[in-house]
Amino acid sequence: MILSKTTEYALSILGFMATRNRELYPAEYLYAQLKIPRQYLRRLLTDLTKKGFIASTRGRNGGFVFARDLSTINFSQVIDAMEGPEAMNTCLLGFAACIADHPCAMHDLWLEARAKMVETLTKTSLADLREKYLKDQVTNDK
Amino acid sequence: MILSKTTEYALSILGFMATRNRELYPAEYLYAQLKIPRQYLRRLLTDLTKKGFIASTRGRNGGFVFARDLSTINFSQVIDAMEGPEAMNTCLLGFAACIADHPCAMHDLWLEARAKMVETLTKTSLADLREKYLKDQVTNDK
DNA sequence: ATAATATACTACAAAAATGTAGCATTTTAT
DNA sequence: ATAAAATGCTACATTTTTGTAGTATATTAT
Ligand code: SF4
Ligand code: SF4
Repeated sequence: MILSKTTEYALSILGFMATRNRELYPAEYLYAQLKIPRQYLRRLLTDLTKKGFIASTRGRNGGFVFARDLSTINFSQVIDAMEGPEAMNTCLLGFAACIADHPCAMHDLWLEARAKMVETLTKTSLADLREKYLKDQVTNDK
Repeated sequence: MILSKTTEYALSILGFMATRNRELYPAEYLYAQLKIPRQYLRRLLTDLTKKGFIASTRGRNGGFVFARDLSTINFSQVIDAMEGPEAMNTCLLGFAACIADHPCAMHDLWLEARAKMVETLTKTSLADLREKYLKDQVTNDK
């Protein structure tokens, strides 16, 4: 499963916004592009605003903009904000305490594999995403 | 999130059984040890039986035993059986198709990180778990 | 035979996650 | 001023996941 649908949506929204050239992204525009259920999308946009990834302006000509530089937002931050910081930090076997209070055979391997995943998610920023995206686009256009 | 509670339970049950020296594990015994909600645990035991990991015998002196050798059961198999084979194989951003139909910056890194995790889960069998567990136990007892 | 101790099954209940509807508020073009 | 176009908010609906209760069935010790 890895991530909840809600978190995937959040990444989807930010990932999409990061790879376009608009300044402003109204909810309705994002809905047309992403097909995330309308009202749910709106709620998520407000969430992402409260969490400081994007900023909103109301009224006519309103919409959403990134609240900070793309290079300061990485995937791990978004996941942590959506799922809580401990989501990627749980025991594989679902034990509160380890079996008989000592690490099982999986522990080191599991920690290592998970750490690698978290590292990947941490070191990739939305700026990286955008850069790679634009580069590929040029290549594809040839 | 990574895994559903149900899958964690399943791993918990099998992991526990694999590291003890009993032949037979009645549901009530597992309940006493694992504290997974009673009826839910029973349902999961029946599921795991139907999925061929364990076998049941009914009636007095009944209970559950492993249906096959511990070395033939790995974590990935259990996860696949519980969550469906595609659970660990989804797009990070939750896109059905990639943004604008071409891989994003995350793709290669994400695939690699996830592959590492899946590899770890595949190469570790319940026999490995047991072996490591018993070895540690000796060490701890000194 | 009977009682005790198991699992199997079915139907329901509660909680959490996801999705929907509608109105309130803000801003700006006209 | 007013209408249009946008976000904010609240309450509810649906679906999925997790948990519960109770009964049926099987096996065995006595
Ligand atoms: S040692 Fe095993 S049981 Fe303990 S937290 Fe790590 S994976 Fe879970
Ligand atoms: S390339 Fe990016 S959007 Fe496409 S499947 Fe991979 S992670 Fe998802």
